[in-house]
This record gives sequence, C-alpha cells and structure tokens, in this order.
Amino acid sequence: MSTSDRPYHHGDLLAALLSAAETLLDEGGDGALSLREVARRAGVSPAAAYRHVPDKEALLARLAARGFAAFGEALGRAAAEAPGSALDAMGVAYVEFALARPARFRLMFGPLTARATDEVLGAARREAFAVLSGVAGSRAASLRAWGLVHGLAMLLLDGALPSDDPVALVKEVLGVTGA
Amino acid sequence: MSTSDRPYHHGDLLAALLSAAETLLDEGGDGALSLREVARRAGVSPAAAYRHVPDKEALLARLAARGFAAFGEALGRAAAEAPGSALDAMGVAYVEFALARPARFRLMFGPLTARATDEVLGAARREAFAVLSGVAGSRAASLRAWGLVHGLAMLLLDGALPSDDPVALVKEVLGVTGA
DNA sequence: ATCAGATGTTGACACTGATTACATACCCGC
DNA sequence: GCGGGTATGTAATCAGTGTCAACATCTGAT
Repeated sequence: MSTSDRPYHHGDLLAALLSAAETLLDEGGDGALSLREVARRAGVSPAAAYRHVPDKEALLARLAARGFAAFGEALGRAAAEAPGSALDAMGVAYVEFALARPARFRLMFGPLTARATDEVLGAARREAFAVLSGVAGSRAASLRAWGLVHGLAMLLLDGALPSDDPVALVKEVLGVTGA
Repeated sequence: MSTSDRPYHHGDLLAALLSAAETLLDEGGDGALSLREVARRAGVSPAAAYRHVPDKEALLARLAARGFAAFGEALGRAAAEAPGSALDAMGVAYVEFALARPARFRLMFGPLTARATDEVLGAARREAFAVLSGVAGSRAASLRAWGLVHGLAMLLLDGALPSDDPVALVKEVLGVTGA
C-alpha cells in the first residue's frame, strides 16, 4: 500500500511495453516506432526495456508474433462463420485485418521477420498460415489463394489500388457473390 | 587545373547520390539506408545532399521512381520475349525482379510511396502497372493476376514461403508449363 | 535479518535527420 | 577580362534514437 502512484518495480513491464507499442503502432503508424517512445508511454526509462528484451528488434519480433496470433484467430473466426465458403471469407478477413491495422500488418510481414532469427515468431507465422492452408485444397491452390489475398492486401495498403471501398474490390476480385 | 581529384563542385551530385543509394540498397539492404552514409559514399558532406533534394524522403521517392522505371522495362521485355504467354512471362519477371533487388522492391512498395506525395513517383508506378494491365484482359482478371504475383513476390521476400527455387515455385503456382 | 539477484534510473556514447551560417567555385553581363 | 550573383559545397549545431555501463532500489529465499 504505497502512496506512490508508480512503484519502483512495475510488476509486468514487458506486457506494458508490448501493449504501449501496439497502441503506438495502431495510432500514429506513419513511421517506425521508437523504443524510447514506447518506454515513455509505459512510464519508464528507456533502458528499463533492456531488462526484458535484448534488443529493439526482439521487441518488434514479439509484437509481430502477437500480431500473427490475432491474425490467425481472425482468419479462423471468419472461416467458422461461413462454413460454406470458408476460403472466400478468410480472404476477405485477411484483407480487412491488414487495412484495420496497417502498421502491425506491415511489421508482421516486414524485413525484420524475414530474418526470422526469432523462432517464436516463425512458429506463430506458420500457425496462422496453417489455418489458411487447411481449407484451400492442393498445395498449388493454397499458394494461389494465399498469394492473391496477400498481394491485394499489400497493394491496398500501399495505395496502389485506390478504391473507395477496398473490401468490395476484394470481393469483386475473389468473385464473392456479395450479401 | 587543380591537383585535387574531386573538384569543389561535383558536377552531377544528384545522380551520384542516387547511384550510391542504389548500391547501398542492393548490397547491405538489411535496414534503412541513411542519408549520411549515401553522402559519404558519394564523397560529399551530408548537407550537400540537401541542395539537390528537400528531404530524405524525397530522395527515397526518386529512388522508388527509378525502380519503377526499371521494373516496367523488365516487365515489358519479358512480355515481348514471350508473345504467346505474355502474362505468365511477366508474372515470372515480376517475382524475379523482386528477388533480385529486395530492398529496392520493398522501397517501391513501402509506406513512403503509399503517402505518394511525389507525383513523379505516382506516374512511374502507374506506368509500370499499365504494362501489366495491358495484357491481362478484364479489370478483375488484371487485378487477380497482379495481386497474385505481388503477393507471391512479397511472401518470398519475407521468407514466408521457404523454397530452394522460388522461381520454380512461382511457375508451379501460375501453372506455367516449364521450358 | 541479511544478502543475492532481479528490476529500474541516470548518464553517456555514437549515430541519425535536419537546419543554419559561412566558404568556394562557376557563369553571365559588362 | 573581370566582377558580382548564384549555385553548390562545408562545418557546426540541435533534437532524437538505440545501446551500454554504473549505480540505486526492491523482493524473495535462507
């Protein structure tokens, strides 16, 4: 029962850092998020982060892993809600996720994760993809579906496909019979 | 007749900067390239770059525009060399370009170009895409082809599709009858 | 109660992008 | 030819970043 608002020991700083970083990513999103700003948000000195994470890159890897977990869950939910046309529903959910959280999505599929030194990240990513591959059929069909939605999501994120209603565009391309 | 190797005035610094930046991008490529390092490579002080470019972002935009020019050219060449199956050839060329110059490709389709404040860049990008759209047929078919190859390229770049022979994988997915 | 280890702080270093004030070289009009 | 104006370069500086080492503080096991 200390009277100080913030005790010396935070309690669960790593979680607070990750949460602050996600907020940062989702709100500003314009550029790269700085470790210092994350620490500031968590109400802690910059160096404190290094007690919980070896590196800024490692923190980003954890964020990406978190992202893949939420991503896989969203895909699974979409598939469950439309058992008849699971693949199309997942495709739409794929793009919707990307558009709703651009910075997180870009981080998940960025050069940092490409280096893939973090094994937790790799597992999370594989698991998310397994959800998608499970409903696609053959290997080639699975890759085709995956590549297509991923490409559409990326192009929309980059503004290469200007569209008032991106989701409608995706449905058109996928041949989803609307409603 | 100065004995100094490098005259005070460089002659064409902007070109030298862009060239140096491209070299940097293509060799290290791991992270973001710094304006200072680019200037160092060009044998010039960091501030000199600001005489030719208002911003680091503007320099990157120019690089991306250059990239789109080379990209469109590569696509056009591929189409010309395989008149029978232009679309497939362009798809393969699309991925090959991305894999040969990962950093440049990522820059071209990155958040910087998404902001698209630079109009030259936007024009270059549209032109590259026009090459692709020209051979695809309907709008939906064009978007489908484009999204697919773009997605495959990105996933391969991110190491999400580990493959010994990425190009073969792409051909398989595209259904290209090899040789 | 004490002491070891975990956790957080302070201060520093090297680096970055960006701006400013100043120096130099080139070029055009005379 | 030459002198001034302008384009182009430099050096110095500022704020912000990732990272580290040294120090301070808390917490739990013995």
